[in-house]
Amino acid sequence: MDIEARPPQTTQQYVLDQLRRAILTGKLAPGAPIRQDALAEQLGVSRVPLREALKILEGEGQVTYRPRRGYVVAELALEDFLEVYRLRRILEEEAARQALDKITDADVTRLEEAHADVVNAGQAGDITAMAAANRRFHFTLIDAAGMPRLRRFLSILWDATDVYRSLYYSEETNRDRVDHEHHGIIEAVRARDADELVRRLDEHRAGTVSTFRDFTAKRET
Amino acid sequence: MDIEARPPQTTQQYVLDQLRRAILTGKLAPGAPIRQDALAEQLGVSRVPLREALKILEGEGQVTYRPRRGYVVAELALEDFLEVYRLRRILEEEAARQALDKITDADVTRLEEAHADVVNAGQAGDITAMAAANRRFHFTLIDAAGMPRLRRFLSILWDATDVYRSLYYSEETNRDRVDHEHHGIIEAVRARDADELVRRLDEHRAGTVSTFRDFTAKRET
DNA sequence: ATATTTAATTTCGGATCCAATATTCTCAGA
DNA sequence: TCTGAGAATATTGGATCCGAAATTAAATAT
Repeated sequence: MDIEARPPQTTQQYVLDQLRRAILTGKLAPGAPIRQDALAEQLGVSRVPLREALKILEGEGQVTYRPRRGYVVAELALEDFLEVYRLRRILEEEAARQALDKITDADVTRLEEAHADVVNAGQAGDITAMAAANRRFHFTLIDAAGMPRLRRFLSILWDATDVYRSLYYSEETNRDRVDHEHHGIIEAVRARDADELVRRLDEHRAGTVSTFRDFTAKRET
Repeated sequence: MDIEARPPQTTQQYVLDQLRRAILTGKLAPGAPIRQDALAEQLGVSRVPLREALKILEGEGQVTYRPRRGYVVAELALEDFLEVYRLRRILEEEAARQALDKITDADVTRLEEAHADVVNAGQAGDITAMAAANRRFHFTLIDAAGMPRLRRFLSILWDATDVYRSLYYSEETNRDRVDHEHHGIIEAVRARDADELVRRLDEHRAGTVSTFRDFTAKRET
């Protein structure tokens, strides 16, 4: 687990963390305008660090910005969701292939540990912890590729759909499925079988898309 | 040519433009720390819009940031350069394939116009204008794909190596080569031949890498 | 009642100021 | 001459304040 021992070094980092959390939990809903004054006061900071944090989120596409109009929490249409997953498919394939060339036994151990955390959190019903562990799992592989820009792009893509992944995990049948699929991924990594790994990753991603369709369909009504 | 009729809507945009230009022209050299006070005064603005512009550049990887230490213009090692081109290869293939499905005759016309601008600027020896027109050429194709995140990623990757592309164009033989290769690209687009287009684009990219190697080798000494 | 103009209010963008941290410089001691 | 402690300086991060633009509300005319 990540331990947040002391408050972040700078206020902007603190604000950034809080904003991410607020977006993830829906406290800042998609489409909602961000009132800097109110939000800054609520966080107990001035608007300066808030605005710098928002600039970061803008760069990641988490919020949209129009000069003199301010920031709005980004909305994700089905089209956008599909783009994110299409790009993930392409970039994660590259990451997986590069990673297999370089991956160490220590990395594989970390992969297994992260997976164990996913399962434990899942059984405890702690969706947030499960999402965090799941991310560690996948980014252990991505990090092994040793491509910082690729890593950053994937990080942005993951962030964009964080909300819906949590939704996906909230169903128990999906949690079982994740468990099973992670096993397959670990096996493919152990065997250093790139094609198999890519296939497993594709299969693993497929589940989430239908959850998004259901969710937005429900939202429409 | 882009006409900068009136100053940008906001000061941060003005500052952002200036910073990009300064990095591109080497007035802000890689590895050089950015002194906010001095730079802000030089631009005739306060530090607030400067800092917001720097946050954007940080997100794009153009500058690096360490809390309480400030911003430094990013340096590009050979390894980084190769990563950028590897990612461009992957993402531009996707963009090209998607674009061919959707591209209109008007897009093709714009492609030809952009190419004409490249040639004209090249003959006039205006490297900056040539680089701008070249970018318009390639992003006409990328835009046709209609994938905003893909577009943004590619924009970041292009920005990261802008300097070296200008270097590449400064040699006349390279300019001729670009002319010829752009023709091939336009032909492939006209024929809606995706595989051929991807092959042409790969070939087109290949040239720049050696320029980078030469440049850094010279810099080492 | 609706549309349009005008006034009031909200909100944003930027400048200035101050505190906290990093860096540089000075000087004593080994 | 080199090293380390401490002071002086430089630089960043954040708060507050103000002007400008956008939004909302009110008032007038159609």
